[in-house]
Amino acid sequence: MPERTSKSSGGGTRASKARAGGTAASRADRAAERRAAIVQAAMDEFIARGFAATRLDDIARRAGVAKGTIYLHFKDKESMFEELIRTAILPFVSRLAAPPPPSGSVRDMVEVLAKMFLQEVAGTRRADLVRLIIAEGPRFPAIADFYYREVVSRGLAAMRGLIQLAIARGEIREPKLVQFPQLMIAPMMVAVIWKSLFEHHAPLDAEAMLHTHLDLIFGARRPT
Amino acid sequence: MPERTSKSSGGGTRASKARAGGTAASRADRAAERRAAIVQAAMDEFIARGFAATRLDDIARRAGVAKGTIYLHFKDKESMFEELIRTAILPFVSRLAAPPPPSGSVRDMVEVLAKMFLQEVAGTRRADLVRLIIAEGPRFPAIADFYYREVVSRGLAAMRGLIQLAIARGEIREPKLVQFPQLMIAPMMVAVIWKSLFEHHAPLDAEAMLHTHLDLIFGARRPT
Amino acid sequence: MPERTSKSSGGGTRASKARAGGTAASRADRAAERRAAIVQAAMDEFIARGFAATRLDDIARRAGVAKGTIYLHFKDKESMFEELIRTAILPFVSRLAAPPPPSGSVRDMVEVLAKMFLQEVAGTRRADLVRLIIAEGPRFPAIADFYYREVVSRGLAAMRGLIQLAIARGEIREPKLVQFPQLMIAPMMVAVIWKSLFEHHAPLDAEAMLHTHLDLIFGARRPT
Amino acid sequence: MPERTSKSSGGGTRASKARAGGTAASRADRAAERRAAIVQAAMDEFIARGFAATRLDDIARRAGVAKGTIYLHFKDKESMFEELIRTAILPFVSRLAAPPPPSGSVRDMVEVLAKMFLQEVAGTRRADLVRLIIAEGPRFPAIADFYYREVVSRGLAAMRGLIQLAIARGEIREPKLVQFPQLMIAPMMVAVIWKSLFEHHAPLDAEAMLHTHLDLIFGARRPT
DNA sequence: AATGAATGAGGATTCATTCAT
DNA sequence: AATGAATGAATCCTCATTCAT
Repeated sequence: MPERTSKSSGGGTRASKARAGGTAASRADRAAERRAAIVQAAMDEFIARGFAATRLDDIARRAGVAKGTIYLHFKDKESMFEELIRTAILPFVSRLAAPPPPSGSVRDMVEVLAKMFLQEVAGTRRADLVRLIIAEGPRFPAIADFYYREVVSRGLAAMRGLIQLAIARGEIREPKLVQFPQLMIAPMMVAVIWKSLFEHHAPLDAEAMLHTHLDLIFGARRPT
Repeated sequence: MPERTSKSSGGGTRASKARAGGTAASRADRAAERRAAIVQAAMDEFIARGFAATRLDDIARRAGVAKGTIYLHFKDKESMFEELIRTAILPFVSRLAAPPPPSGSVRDMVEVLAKMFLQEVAGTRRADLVRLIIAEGPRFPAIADFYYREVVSRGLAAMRGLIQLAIARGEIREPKLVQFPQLMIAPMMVAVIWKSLFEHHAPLDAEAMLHTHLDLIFGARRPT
Repeated sequence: MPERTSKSSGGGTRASKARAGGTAASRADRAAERRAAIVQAAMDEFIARGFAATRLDDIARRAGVAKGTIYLHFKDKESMFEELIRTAILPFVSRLAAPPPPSGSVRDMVEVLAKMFLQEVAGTRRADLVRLIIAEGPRFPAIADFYYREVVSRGLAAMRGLIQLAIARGEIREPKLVQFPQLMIAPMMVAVIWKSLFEHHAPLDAEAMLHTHLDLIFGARRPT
Repeated sequence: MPERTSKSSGGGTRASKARAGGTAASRADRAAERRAAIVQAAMDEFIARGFAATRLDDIARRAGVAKGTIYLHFKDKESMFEELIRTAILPFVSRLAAPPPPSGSVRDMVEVLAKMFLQEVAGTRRADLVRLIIAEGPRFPAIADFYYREVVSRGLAAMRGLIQLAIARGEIREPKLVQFPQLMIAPMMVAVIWKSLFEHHAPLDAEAMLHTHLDLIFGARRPT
């Protein structure tokens, strides 16, 4: 949360000079709160309207700050957007970097991961974040690059590792799958997009779909 | 083809009177050409910048017409956008309605369809059209609705039919697949998005991925 | 009706050359009809919206001609407006120039005139014409000038003549009235404006008001 | 007085907090000044050109503010116009509501009122305001309504009261005048319109006309 | 640090006028 | 003579950004 990015460096120092003791740090704290509120509001607005159609006015109002305040934290609309997306993506990066869940079968490991993804992304505001990245990617190469580097490539690499393991263990028979870890993830992408666009046309049981998908890859479970 | 939609009414009638022979129809023809130029230019700009960031000025310049001319063909930016998307989607609708290719195995039929899709969508400007729909869908429910109704639901229905046939013939073993025709299509979606966003990071051999995917579903071909 | 003003001079000549005999003059006739239609339509629109807010498109549509046709008859919007107003005012000019109704008492003469005015102006579209002149006068000095010269000054002169006659005959006692013929006309102006603006708030019996007004000037009639 | 109407909300609150002493209120004051400048400039432009032909650009330039500033005070051109007219009319409303001048004869009372009106309206910019209302009334029913309700109906009611009093006192003999208080006011209307349109054709001595008019109604003064 | 009034470039839309047919 | 598609200047309005307080 702290990663103060754009401007706003020495502020705290000066504040501490001015006050000396007591309710110290409250200035900096309040600034951090404000920043968080802006980030939150901006994310909501960007998701709801896209980059170009989002008005800083609306962000400010939603965040409960004045328009000018935004410029104390971000250089301009564009860099706010880029920074925002990055900030929102980061939690996932750390999740991906986390130690793999030491489950029994690879299928179980994949299933746990995928369910977590579905629960925490599909059907939540984060699904729209993915949509936002897809939507604005071409106009914000920096974001597409970041997303590819930090999320996609890592995610696929991790998935490829699991596939290799599964093949080694005999859980997966199709060896070519190693070259296309995207196949493992494809249904999740579809689920995310579906929830964003078509859920009210026809609800999708993403988890059931996931199971079917895993059955295709790992072979159907034998109901002992 | 000109499906004159918004404004610009009469003209045609009178023009047809005027014709009768020779290089006739030139008036109406040129109008149709201009319209086509606008449509083309608008599609390019919308794909490149999204709805909100696209300037009618740029569309006009690119189409080689004056700004006002656009308004002879479209009511406003918004309806131009919606109409454009619809127009661009229509060819697919007719394709989907076309008689299914009477191939031997279902797998072959699916493979032919999928390759056609990859060739004509993934890697072409049409991939960006799909991206555009994903991007602007929530802000243009009419478009999302249209797309769902005309393309998604029909495509899935067709796919479901093929799956049922394949199951009946024993080509597919997993019966639950009938409930999730999306699984059949998921890799294509991923390919389309990938080409739009990440192709220059890491090229994707969509056809090879497709084969692998089909092997998972239909079982790997036995190299006799 | 013929007073072809702006352009369109030799048209008839050329037409007669082209045809020779038969349904001759039909071209010119049709042109005259069109012109009349345009004049009529333009007057309606100008009255309804004022000069600036009136669109030539609407005039053309209402007149049933193409927009370009208007320019065959008028140089531009402005001169069309000026010419129109003039044309519409002319009938009044001739009326004012007409021999005064040879009635018995001056009061009767004034009353006849005033009633005619009320019937033919107040409560009709012509009332709005007066309003239009009041409204656009300052921006079209040519029109204000014309109106003053042709209608106001003449009307006041005529009225002054009647007042003098009435004073000479002893029908009117107040000699200063000669200097303010406007006083004779004032209630009519008020009636015209009232009908245009406030009639639906509170209907005004203009004729009864007129009688009261004349009673003030000529003395109440003795109901013998 | 600033009756902040359309947009521009909060600000004031915070400003008052900030003040406390000295050259305080400067922020809010300057805003009020700007608003006044805009109102003044807008009134001038609207009077000079009418609603449709007035450009916000010109208003801004004349007021010495940027175009956007106008929109901090008014929602759009139309509501600016309506609000402006209302604001300009209000002083009259309060005047009309003021206690009637307790003069001797009713004639004197009417004369005082009428002279005041002539001095403060006819011949001033306010005459053009009346003209503007006549001109734009039909296109701005809200304005016509307001004007009728606040000015016309009240003014006529007041006049009717005076007429009744005069009749009771025997100053006026014509009893029907009670039904047409408009007759009392008609010359003033004519004077106002005359000043706007024809003053440079033929100057009008409105006061002398008024006297003549009052002589007609109250009977000529006997030059003792 | 925070505010929000002010700015003015920018963009959608309209409409008088032209001109090839 | 008549048409109406095409033009593009003109105009309203928005909104990112600045800056005095």
